[in-house]
Amino acid sequence: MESGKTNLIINYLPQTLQDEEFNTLFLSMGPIKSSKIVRDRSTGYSYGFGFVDYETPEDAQRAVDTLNGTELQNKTIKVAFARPSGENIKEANLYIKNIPKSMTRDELQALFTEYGKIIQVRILTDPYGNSRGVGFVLFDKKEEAEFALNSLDGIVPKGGTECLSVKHAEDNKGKARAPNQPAGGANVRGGYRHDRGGGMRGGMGQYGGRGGAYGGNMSGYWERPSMTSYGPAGPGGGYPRGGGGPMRSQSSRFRYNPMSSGYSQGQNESQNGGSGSGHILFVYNIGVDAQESTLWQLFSPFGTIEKVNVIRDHAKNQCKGYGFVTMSTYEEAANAIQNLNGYNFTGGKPLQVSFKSAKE
DNA sequence: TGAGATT
Repeated sequence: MESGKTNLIINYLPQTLQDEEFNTLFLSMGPIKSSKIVRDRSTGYSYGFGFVDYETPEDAQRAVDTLNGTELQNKTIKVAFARPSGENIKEANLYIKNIPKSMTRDELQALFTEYGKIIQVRILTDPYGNSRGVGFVLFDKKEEAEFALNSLDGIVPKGGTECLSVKHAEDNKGKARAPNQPAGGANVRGGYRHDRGGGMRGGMGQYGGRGGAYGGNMSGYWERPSMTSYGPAGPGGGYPRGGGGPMRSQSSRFRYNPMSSGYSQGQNESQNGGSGSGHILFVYNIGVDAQESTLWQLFSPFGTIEKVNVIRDHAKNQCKGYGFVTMSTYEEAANAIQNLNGYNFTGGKPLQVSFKSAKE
């Protein structure tokens, strides 16, 4: 697969993150060929990482630039280009024991670095943040890991009294299961997860271009024809109208009982923005530098985001200070209002978050 | 005995 410039690996995903949320977050950067949270086949348990393959290298790069470091629930996700897959990158992970308690992650990395390209180093800690003396070193290649194992297993590191133990990390995949997530539970909600690739990947990628619906849902992959509005690099900068109103009257009416600015749940959906069943929130005082990812970071802790929309002055190439966030359910939207309205996140004016009224 | 970086 020569998708090296478009294929991303996403690490440190929250355990409960759904495929739909995952897909929607990355779709905000542009059209994607496929996205997937890697899960145990039988239990649906998320391994905490996933892949997103964009149609263009530019969108992939932008996703790395803007979504890496995004906080989702209790995690800070990592977004990076995926290495091309192959046998040589498997079994490249080492499990280290008897690491001196005083040794830092950087020192451990320094010890291993001469044996190859290191992808990741981790020292496990107790709840107080103290080293437990065990950790992992992941190399780029199997041979490099082998070299390090043969060279370092049994040595006494500086500052230590015990022999370092270096072994191949065991693969515990398949045993894992989240405590509150029985097999077939919430992870498979919505039916977006399918095992077995279907062997049709050669047929992917013909999606009719930007601005159109992408057809062709593949087994195990996400596809969402209704989502055609992207961020700045999207088709024609396709923001719905929506400017014009709220700027003029940024007075008390937005601060005043945000739960009731002309909104009644379950009714007037068409008034409230048209498409679908989402609940649209108006978000003001997000600052001129706000990005789609800014809204994602703010709102994703409170539920499933269907869409974010930052309103920009395209002449000045900056945000007009407000945007919209569509959440899946009324409860999530209401919860976001309760938690975010009045939140001072820019250091400037506090956020004003309310249900989008008919006027806006 | 140990998290979650290769579908």
